[in-house]
Amino acid sequence: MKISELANKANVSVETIRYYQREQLLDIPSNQTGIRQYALSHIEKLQFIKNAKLAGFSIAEIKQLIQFDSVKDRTTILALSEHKKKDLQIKIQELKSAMTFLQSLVKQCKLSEQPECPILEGLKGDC
Amino acid sequence: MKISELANKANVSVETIRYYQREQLLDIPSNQTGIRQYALSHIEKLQFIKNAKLAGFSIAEIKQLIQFDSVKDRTTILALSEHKKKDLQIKIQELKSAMTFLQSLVKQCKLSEQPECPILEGLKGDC
DNA sequence: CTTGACTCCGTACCTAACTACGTAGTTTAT
DNA sequence: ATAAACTACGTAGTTAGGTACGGAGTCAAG
Repeated sequence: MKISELANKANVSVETIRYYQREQLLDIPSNQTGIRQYALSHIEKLQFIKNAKLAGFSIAEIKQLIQFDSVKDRTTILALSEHKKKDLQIKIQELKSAMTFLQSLVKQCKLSEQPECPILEGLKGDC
Repeated sequence: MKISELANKANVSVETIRYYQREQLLDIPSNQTGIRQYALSHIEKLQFIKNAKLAGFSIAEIKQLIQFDSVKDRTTILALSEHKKKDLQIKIQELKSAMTFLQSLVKQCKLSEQPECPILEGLKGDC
């Protein structure tokens, strides 16, 4: 399988594959002829990367996950995952706060009869 | 007020102030002497920027907000805010999905008696 | 046997929101 | 009056996760 076929099957771009190779998330097969050949295992690894991204892991963290041993490093992996959960929780909370704040401004804007925009005015003072 | 005093009072760095000036979020006072003098209005503008950031607006959007007229542009400002609310909602949903996915993996990991880490294994297949 | 499509590789570019650096000028304290 | 501290300004670097480009090599079809 050549790189473009791998890209198609894994539904990522060729450039993304090359980026993952540079970041050492994906091994580079040796090339006898000048054109590198890819195997099923590469599709699987790309699927792993996509899933890990969906779970919120960064490229650097995925690189770690790949290097871990599924049996020996269970506690480490669990700890990393719990930590990532906390990060996600914090980010969700931050966004929710932004939402609440913005929502209150929008609500004021819809109710207010004054000529000045309550959103703009509401952003002026101390919050 | 010199720039470092403004920075202290607004609780941002001097470099950040200069960045906002470059991005035209903050006007640059004319300098008679070579050293620019800042006024209370600059503290207020920085407060506005900080509040708008808290509400989820980007620097580019804040630049727009600043240029709007509080009376004439009410509908535009409201529309922009509603759109931003949707963006926030989408991001929150994405992060919540990541959380849910990760939580299910963590849970499996805690319950499982197998030697292989269910988190790592769970990231392998199709999701 | 040459054209076109693909591949390899290194390097540069992209966005966002800063942050840091270097040089030159200015102000303040001693 | 001179050194330390501060200011102005332009430019470059940072992080994350890619995306794009350009030149050289390779391969299959006609």
